Amino acid sequence: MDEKIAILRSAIGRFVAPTDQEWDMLAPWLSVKTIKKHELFCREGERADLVGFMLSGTMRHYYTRDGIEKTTYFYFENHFVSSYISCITGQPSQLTFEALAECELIVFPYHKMKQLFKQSILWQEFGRLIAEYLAKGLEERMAGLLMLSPEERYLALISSDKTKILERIPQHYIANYLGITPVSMSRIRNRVTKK
Amino acid sequence: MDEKIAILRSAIGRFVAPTDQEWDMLAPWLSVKTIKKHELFCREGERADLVGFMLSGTMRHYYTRDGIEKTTYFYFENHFVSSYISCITGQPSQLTFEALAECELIVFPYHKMKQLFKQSILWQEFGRLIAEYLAKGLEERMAGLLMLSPEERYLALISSDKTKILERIPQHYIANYLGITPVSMSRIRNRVTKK
DNA sequence: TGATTTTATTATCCTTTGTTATCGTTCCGG
DNA sequence: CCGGAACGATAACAAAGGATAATAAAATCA
Repeated sequence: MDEKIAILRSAIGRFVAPTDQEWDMLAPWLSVKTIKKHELFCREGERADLVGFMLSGTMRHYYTRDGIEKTTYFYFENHFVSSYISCITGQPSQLTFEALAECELIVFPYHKMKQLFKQSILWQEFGRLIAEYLAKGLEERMAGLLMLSPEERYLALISSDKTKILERIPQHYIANYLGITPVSMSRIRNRVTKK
Repeated sequence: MDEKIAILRSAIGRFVAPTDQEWDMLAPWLSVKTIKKHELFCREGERADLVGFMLSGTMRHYYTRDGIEKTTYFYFENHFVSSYISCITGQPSQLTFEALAECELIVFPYHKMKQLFKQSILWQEFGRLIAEYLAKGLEERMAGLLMLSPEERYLALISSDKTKILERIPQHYIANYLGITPVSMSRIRNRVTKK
């Protein structure tokens, strides 16, 4: 347990450097949670109030439209996972989070986090930096969608895949992620490998 | 001047409620700036350090790729405008901001803002809420790009255009914003109005 | 005002993607 | 270990968007 906490602490350290005292404000609310393959971390329509940190496993999140799932993001070990927009707005989540492989998480309730924001400028700063990090990632992703063709997006993904998406995620989910259909992605792969 | 400041203060009030004392931390760094039509607020390749609040006017921002401008956002009176990602990362801006109509802004340097973050939990919270607001908007926009067809995106825009984009922005910029070509957008308009 | 530039529409042609269906293969649960 | 479901590749066809060019309308500005 302690070493799991240590991993989280180091991940938080990428954003802020809490003192022991500040850390003790957070620690009581942490718990470990396991999610089996195909189980859900968060369900569409429900208000989310859980932020997780992935110790291991794989997760995807998807929107549902006309009964069709559109997968738009993947999560791996050592990263935070949450229906963050739902947490911050208090609105029902538009997203469903599903484990693609068994996940071990450290979780804490966002409403407790909000209390920390009020109590401590360090945790308030942490909240800011997390939101900025999120915004930065979304901005980059959106620029790719607006500026690049599907084929270019695929090429960009394979040439910068630090997160092992291609090895660990079924192709039809990746196609969703790139904003194209699985069939089209298969064609692109065919086209690209022949060059 | 004072009434301009009052407008900004009310806009900030949508996020936090500064006391007079907290407000005095910010006020010294505020100034009014005018940008004539076709002039730039921020230039690609330069590190941005300016956050603006639009009192009047219209602005767009665009990426440049192979010498082609891709307009991806518009700004109107009563909203904040900034190459925020560049401000928070300190990296050169990927975006250029151009006034489409003469703009009057209240501006303040982001590096001063960062000092306020350190000094005051209220301003730190303001920073968080701004970033969250940005993330929320980007998330929504990205979901649209991934889930909707160009025609659906156009229809979504015209049916929810609170920002007067359609009336005040040339169509070929809007086409960029929707991720399609101007010609394609013209076809969609034709198709849609016949129904 | 008149000339030039910018903007929007339309037509043509071509490429790409979406859709649907088929066919192996792999994966997984009973 | 077997059988059904999930997955990926491929084919055929339809629909849509991209590229280009021509034209018309509108805005800009000297």
